[in-house]
Amino acid sequence: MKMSEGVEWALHSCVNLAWSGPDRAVSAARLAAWHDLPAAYLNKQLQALARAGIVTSTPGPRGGFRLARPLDAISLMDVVAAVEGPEEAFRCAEIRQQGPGAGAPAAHTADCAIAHAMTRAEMAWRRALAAQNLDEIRQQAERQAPEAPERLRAWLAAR
Amino acid sequence: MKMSEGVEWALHSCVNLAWSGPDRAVSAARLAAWHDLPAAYLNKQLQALARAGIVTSTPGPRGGFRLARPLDAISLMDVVAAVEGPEEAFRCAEIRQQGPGAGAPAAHTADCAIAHAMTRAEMAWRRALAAQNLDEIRQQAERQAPEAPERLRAWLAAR
DNA sequence: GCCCACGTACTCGGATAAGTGATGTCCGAGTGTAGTCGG
DNA sequence: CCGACTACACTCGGACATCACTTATCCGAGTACGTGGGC
Repeated sequence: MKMSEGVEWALHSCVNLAWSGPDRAVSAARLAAWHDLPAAYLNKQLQALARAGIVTSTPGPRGGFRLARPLDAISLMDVVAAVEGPEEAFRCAEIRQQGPGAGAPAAHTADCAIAHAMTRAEMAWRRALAAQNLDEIRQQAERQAPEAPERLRAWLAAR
Repeated sequence: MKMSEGVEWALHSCVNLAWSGPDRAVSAARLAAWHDLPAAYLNKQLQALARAGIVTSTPGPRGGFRLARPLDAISLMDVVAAVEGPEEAFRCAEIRQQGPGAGAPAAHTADCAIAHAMTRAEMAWRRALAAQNLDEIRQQAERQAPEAPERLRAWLAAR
């Protein structure tokens, strides 16, 4: 079980967009170059964020992406769901209904105990993701590297 | 992000092994046939459980697998870790250290804020998995289908 | 009748192929800008 | 000099390859049982 790298890219990009400021849109190519990522593929992830309403996109020159709402209104869960899709990691295939082990049909109206337990754990994960918003991430990143926002703005302005 | 189907198979197999009783070993082929699964591939998952010390394997005729310890001493986390591997789903690639965005090396001694947040959520998931043991699963399954254990034992005895 | 050696059938275990989704790349539609031409 | 038109460059957006990992399969090493022969 491996989470897509696009999640990490998308999260960093959101913070970078916040540092860039709401006035100017930043193109996928700029965001990708900042961390030396494949631009076209990062664009794919940003499109997913746009579909989820996390960022807005504007075409044409001076276009690009910008945040659709403040960082503190974007949770980790929002970004993960946008990039990874809304499906659960564990998908019950109902194998208990297959083969000689398939019991009476009445027993299958109730949820599979295993699926229920796995879903419960996954909900804990989702709640933990939803409880953290990107502004907290930004604040911690700025404590570690206070000069980062200004460096990004200067780099963007220089091109 | 998708969890391997082997997890579901392994969990069902553990409960089935418990129902079969500790006296007799059950071969991978029998366990697979019970739910109409590919035998050789289920065998692979059972080998992973054996490496993790969850089940023991005995070769030769009348051989097979049996539980290495009681169900209430096996957590969901044990099985998931055995089948999926111990790695986290989110793996920080440290993209902040790449490209023009790479800050001063000193900033990299601290954990990436994003990785830290993602790990925190994943720990909640792992704790929720570790808090549930397979005996609880078995009890719930027996409430839904009380005849299931006896049906399995009869089916195993008939061959 | 009892014991031992042998062959057989069955098991796990790991090495070896397909299928599917993530990863990466490319080109087209659309848009804002700047330059240019005409009034 | 001012305004409108035109061409261009830059952007997103989705369609098209490539790769890794999951899924699936196969065969070999090892073991217990049953059988046959010898004592």
